[in-house]
Amino acid sequence: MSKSARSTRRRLRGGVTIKDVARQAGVSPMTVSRVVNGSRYVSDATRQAVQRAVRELKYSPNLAARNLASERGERLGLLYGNPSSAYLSEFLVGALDAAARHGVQLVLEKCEPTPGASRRAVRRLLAGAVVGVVLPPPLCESSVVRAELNAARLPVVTVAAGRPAADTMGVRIDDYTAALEMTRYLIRLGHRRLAFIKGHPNQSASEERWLGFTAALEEARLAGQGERPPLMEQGFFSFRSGLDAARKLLAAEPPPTAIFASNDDMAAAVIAEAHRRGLEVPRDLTVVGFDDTLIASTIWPELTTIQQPIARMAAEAIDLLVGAVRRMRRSAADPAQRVHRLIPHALISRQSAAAPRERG
Amino acid sequence: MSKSARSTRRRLRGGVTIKDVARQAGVSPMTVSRVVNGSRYVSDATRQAVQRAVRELKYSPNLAARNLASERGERLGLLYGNPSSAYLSEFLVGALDAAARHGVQLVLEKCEPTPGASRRAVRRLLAGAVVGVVLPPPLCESSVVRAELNAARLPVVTVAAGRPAADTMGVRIDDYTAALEMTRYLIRLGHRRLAFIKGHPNQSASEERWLGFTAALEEARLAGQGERPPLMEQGFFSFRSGLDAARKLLAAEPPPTAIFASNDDMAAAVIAEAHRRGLEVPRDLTVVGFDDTLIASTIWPELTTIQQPIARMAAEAIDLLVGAVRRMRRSAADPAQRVHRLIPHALISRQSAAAPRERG
DNA sequence: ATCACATCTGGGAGCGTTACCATGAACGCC
DNA sequence: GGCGTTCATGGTAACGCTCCCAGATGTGAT
Repeated sequence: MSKSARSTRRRLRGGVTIKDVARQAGVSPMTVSRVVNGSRYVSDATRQAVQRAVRELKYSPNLAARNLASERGERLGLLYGNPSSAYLSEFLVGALDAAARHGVQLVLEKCEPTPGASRRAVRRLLAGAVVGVVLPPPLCESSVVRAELNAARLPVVTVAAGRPAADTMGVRIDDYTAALEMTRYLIRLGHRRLAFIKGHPNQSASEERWLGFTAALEEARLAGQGERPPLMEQGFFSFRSGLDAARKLLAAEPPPTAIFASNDDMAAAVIAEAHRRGLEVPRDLTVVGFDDTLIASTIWPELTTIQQPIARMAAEAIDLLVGAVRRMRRSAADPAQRVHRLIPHALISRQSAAAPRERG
Repeated sequence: MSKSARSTRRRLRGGVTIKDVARQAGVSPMTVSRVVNGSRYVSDATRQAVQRAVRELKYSPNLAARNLASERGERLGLLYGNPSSAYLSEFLVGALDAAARHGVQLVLEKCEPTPGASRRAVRRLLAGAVVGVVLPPPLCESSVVRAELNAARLPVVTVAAGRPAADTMGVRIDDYTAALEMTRYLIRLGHRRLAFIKGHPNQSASEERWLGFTAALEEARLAGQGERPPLMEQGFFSFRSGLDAARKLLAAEPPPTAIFASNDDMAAAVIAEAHRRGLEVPRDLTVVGFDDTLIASTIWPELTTIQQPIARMAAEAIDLLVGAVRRMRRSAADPAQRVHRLIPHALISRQSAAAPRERG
């Protein structure tokens, strides 16, 4: 009686188990496991028999059981700040993909940029029993968050911080070089009077981009000729701040023929302001951005910009984190493994940049 | 020897198990499980003792074990189409949150809008052993995808389809009423000459919004007065199509004092085009959108628009799906449970709408 | 007192997989 | 020809939790 009740319970599951496959293929469950997990130490004949059985029965391994047995399936935290960041969507796609590959769970936590909120968000993650945390921008720069996480001895990966932090792992692009290349590109187009809109001052990527810009100017002997500094305005990565900066820059005499904004939102704002003043882009003004977020290809003309492979960076971050977690389990090592990965960027040429009409 | 090796393996896990808590609290593991899972049938005294032990040991249940034992932890698929949709980010946040709550895994699959690609994407999901699928727009309207999923007898939830489909569950807002309310709002502001930009013709939400718009006009006796149809242009939800539509609408004589675009991207395009013509928004032209996506609050002036609680809708979709999956396991029922949920929308008033300067 | 019933707790099996041996066969190598 | 080595496979015991029962106790109706 009790026996049959048990078997009823089992049969409720639609699932084909590893044992069913083993029986069908005439081998032991262990061998099936080896085949499924791609171990060597299985003869070709056996492997093929198992694979056929898998196909015939449409077997697919039970994730929970696998995680339990192999002590995987941990939770990783993703602490995100500014939800209006167009980063998030692509970031999540990459992160989820990598998480699924490793069989780990991803736990999101939103966090306002105040110290109190940061602390609380980290506590919530800890309560959620995460074993590692990914920090996309702008939280990757928050010393409060980082301190809190270090105190909990959790491995942390920052993404897209302009400069590597010593106490975390990191994935980023070379902001300096990217800005340098973009500026060179503008100069090669023939622009001589270039302007720059800086990004938010407390993100280190902003400074890197600015340095890349000035380096290219100096290289071309377009700056530092004694008299005046290059045309520059401080922005804060928001559309609104881009609008303000554009107004000032376009009022300069003579106005720049090209404006390099530190991100796409500000570049879009420059285009909006230019249109408002009756300027055609790129005929009368070249505008370029940085990041290649959604808005870059939404607006018209589409933005020439620097592409960060955000999804890939997110995936790499998860990879790094999983590696660190497994390593720590084996050897109780320090969470701060100074691993940093530099991901290649790309200059995406669209319609917002062209040669100036008259040499400026 | 073998014994100590085993215990070594166990101790590698940092984890506190349910047994540790049980010992500490002086009860059985079963009772701890009940407390943790919020069962009644636990006395208050016991409950508190257990809770204290949980806190002291920082116990957190092992997800994999829990999923295995309770036959949860299934994979749900999320098939997304247009990755440039600003929907995705918010959608994923809501979906992930709900997925974590139910302890299910979320598997993403991207899919181009061609029949072949759709078919392949569905196959990939099936190969990934998902037991249910969420379809955000625009895939929720794809008959190919729906047919393929129905053939696999998978429960499906569509999100934000304008009209409920008979063969799936659905979560949506009332597009018709939302458009009606927005139009009434414009009329109440004093606008008499209104124009509309339709959305993509093969999404049923587009038609619903258009119907809501015309209904409000008729209600106010601003349309159907015999002579001419209301000012309208066909758009395709893209910025570019909004630009084209705006050009035509603003060339009308007399031009409209308010333009209602079927989504935010097109509304943003209308603003861009208006600025280009030297029109101030909202002084010279009122522009409103629909969806309240990222761009609505990015641009300047910020858009008055209809807010869809996307994250909440995604979460509801996951809830529905999990419910259906569990139900099917118990009774092998039909996957097409005609459950449809209507989520409340909201009119978000920002800076892009105002009373017209002169009564139009 | 007896019985039905709800409340509370524990024992033991089982979820599906992989880790850790053990075993046997084949293959050199001195 | 014995002896290590690598390869190929299987048996068994976990992994940590929840489900299904079975008691145990209390409560009110008969």
